[in-house]
Amino acid sequence: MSNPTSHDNPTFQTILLATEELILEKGCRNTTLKDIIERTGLSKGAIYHYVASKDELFGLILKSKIEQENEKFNQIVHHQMSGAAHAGQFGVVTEFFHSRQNTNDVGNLIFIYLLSQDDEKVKSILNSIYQYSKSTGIQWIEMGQTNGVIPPTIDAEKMAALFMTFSYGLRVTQLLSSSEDERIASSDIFKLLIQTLS
Amino acid sequence: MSNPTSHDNPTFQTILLATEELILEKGCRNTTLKDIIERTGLSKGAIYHYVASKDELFGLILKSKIEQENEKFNQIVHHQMSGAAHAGQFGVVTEFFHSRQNTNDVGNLIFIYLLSQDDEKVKSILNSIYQYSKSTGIQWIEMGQTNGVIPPTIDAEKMAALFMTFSYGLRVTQLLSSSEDERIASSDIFKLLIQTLS
DNA sequence: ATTGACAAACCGACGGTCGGTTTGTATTGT
DNA sequence: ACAATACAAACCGACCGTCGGTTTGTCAAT
Repeated sequence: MSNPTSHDNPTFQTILLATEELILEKGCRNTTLKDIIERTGLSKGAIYHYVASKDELFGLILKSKIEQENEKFNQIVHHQMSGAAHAGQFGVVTEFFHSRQNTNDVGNLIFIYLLSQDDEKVKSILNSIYQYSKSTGIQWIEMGQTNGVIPPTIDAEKMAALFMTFSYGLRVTQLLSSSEDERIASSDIFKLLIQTLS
Repeated sequence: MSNPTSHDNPTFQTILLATEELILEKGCRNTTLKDIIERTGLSKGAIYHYVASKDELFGLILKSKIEQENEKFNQIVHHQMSGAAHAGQFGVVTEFFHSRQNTNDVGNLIFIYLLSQDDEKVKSILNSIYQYSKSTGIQWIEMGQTNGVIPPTIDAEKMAALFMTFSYGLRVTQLLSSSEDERIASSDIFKLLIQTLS
């Protein structure tokens, strides 16, 4: 189907980078193959040599963005969990969502783009990402419970699902809010959630 | 631009109904003008006589769906607020989200479709819907505060924004979860949110 | 004669396909 | 040691069907 070469192929990286740039400049829907061809200097055939479809290309970028987020999160987790002082109850979770909020816009754009595909295959990919993120969330909630940071009465799975749902909601509201003020406001909202949970 | 006739024009209603059906059957992205033409038996010119663009057509359906939701919600509010017994703290809000969750799938599909447009005009419409829903939410939270159902210490605006964000997140997760079980699970998650808030 | 309500032909742009060409890289014969 | 051969990977660009949208035409009602 695709992936004929290794993923760190320089030409392929050029395509990915150009597409990511274009998405940030023009948005998902307005980024066409012609744009990508012009920016990379490659041909249509070259692009379809590395990728089976435009959707797959966008999907690959989403995947890498999600992985970047998770990596960033893991760093925060390990830093906070090993640290002596805690920012308060749910401090780790707070940091995670804060970092997620300030994440690159590409993630949000492609997230919504893929959601609109109405394609079972794409949705299953998104669903697996959701499941993975949730299972990771469960792990740190349980970690927090063993450390005494989070009350043991809380159902870790449900709480993780709650945070995931809220995280997705934040993605949407951030995409809707254009001004910087509104983004700050959405940050406040999350703080309120943390406060009421603490 | 559009709306040359009254909105209850039978031909126009036929177009709206057929489009809504198709969206439910095939999803937003796979519903083309050709499909709508074939189902209605009309021509392309006829559709563009009533509507300026495909996006406007989809947007009109979204708008009516949102209005249906709000109407349904208002009924619940007035029923609960006037009733003697309350289902508990935030009972009204709980009911609202429950009703919203069981809402027709068309709303979710078009919601995501419009989000993916990267169009400022479309986004401003969605944003105005968000603002309206939030302001309505503020009203019932304040109502609940005067009635003593909701603690007066809560910032009504932030709390309303929190619920809106969560509501949008639910839309996304429901769209991602295909099985019935997962939908029920997302309902549980909301109950957890209510519990922790109470 | 003008206008509203449609039909039908038409347009450019899009994503995707396909046959063909170039480039790189082993493998072989001498 | 060095061509010659073989073959696959990388790449090109003309071509296709379909899409959303536009323009022109028709015809009954006013």
